[in-house]
Amino acid sequence: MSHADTKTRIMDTATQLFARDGFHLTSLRTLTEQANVNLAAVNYHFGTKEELLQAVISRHLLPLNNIRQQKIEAVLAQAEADNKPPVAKDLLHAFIKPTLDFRNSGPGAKDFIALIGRSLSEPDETVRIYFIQQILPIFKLLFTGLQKALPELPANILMTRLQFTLGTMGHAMSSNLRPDQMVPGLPEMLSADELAKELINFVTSGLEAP
Amino acid sequence: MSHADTKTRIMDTATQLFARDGFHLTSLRTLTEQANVNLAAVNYHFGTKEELLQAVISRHLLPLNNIRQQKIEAVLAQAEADNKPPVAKDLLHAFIKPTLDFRNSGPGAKDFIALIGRSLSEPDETVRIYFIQQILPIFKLLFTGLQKALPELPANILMTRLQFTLGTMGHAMSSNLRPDQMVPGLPEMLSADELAKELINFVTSGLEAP
DNA sequence: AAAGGATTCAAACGAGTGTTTAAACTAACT
DNA sequence: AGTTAGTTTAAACACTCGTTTGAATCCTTT
Repeated sequence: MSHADTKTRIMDTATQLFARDGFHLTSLRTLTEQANVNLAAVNYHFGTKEELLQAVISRHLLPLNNIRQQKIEAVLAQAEADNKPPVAKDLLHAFIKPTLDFRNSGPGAKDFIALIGRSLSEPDETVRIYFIQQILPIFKLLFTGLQKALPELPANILMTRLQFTLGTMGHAMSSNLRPDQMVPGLPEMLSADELAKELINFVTSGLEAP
Repeated sequence: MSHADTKTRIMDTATQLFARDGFHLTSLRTLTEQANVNLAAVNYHFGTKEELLQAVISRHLLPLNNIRQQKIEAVLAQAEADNKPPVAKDLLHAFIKPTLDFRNSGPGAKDFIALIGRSLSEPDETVRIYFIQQILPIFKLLFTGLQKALPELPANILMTRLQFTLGTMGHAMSSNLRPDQMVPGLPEMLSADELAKELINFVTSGLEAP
């Protein structure tokens, strides 16, 4: 087991356990045991447990945010070229779809997206602030874009609805590994593909509400 | 300080700290110190920390759910009397409004609603399952009511959108004590009163999306 | 005023936490 | 083959956690 293998195995296991049990409820002893590495390996390779979390988040969130930024800017550039305001649904699609696409790129990706979804509502500042700090530029870009798409909507109402949107996204992305929400007598939820379409529909309608 | 005073002071402080920091990140030493009671008082009056959590949730959630149930059943009964299907927005209003009304009934109530909002996305089963167990009957009632209101919507799509609705509510109710979401250059969110109207608007439009 | 049950208190218990240490091991390069 | 840098390992450290204990205190009832 080489250097990279150990680091990768730690990060993969950390993604899975942080998503399922949360950051603080995951002990380094449980984590390193499941990853088949020595207890001290986390501190050796990452410094502290918190730095491991930051590494886990950054590994996939940075490229994901780059894709989101490109897609949003593409929508805005196209609207500018057409001399028309951008369409809200296109902007939301550019913001949401890359996340759901990444989620379908593998089982580890699913864990990561669940972790990201949970980060928004994380009580501990350690997790939440680090996540918000990374997504803030994209959020601002999306906000100003939506202001052009919905110029008649007051800024603070748009802001509120955008917060609702984030809450909906976070809940949808993190609620996949919850067996306790499948209740007898109630229908199951949709598949991952249908979920993407429904999520975008839902928040678009919400944002454009009268 | 009598028996009831100690129990109440523990529950009030627990509500505040569980909402702000989460269940597991709140230590009994911090809690009892802030409540000005002895460390052993929690175990004496409630048995365990987990039973304290259940007492804190039940104290306000049971009456709140009773109100919700009455309001939803009133909407359904009125629709039946008029020989018309119920209106989705009325059902959502009956489900959401009591929560936001209770939130405005005092500072402790605000903490409690934040705790409830966070319960949905709690990683730990201890918190989440106990909360879901209490809200499930109301959820089922709301679901069957909405099926009558939106008969053309497939059951699993309605279920998905209802999950989105819960995610939006939980996020909106728990994001009030987050200073880190106020960002320079972005407008602040709405006041509590306006928030209620916007939340109902948002999820109604989302549920009725084409 | 005395008795007795309820409550509060300081102290300790055992288990679990993240982190550090120093020795053992591995692999590559001179 | 020997040296060196990088990595793994077992053990220990210092600390916090929820809970328990038994004595001290309070309050009500007789």
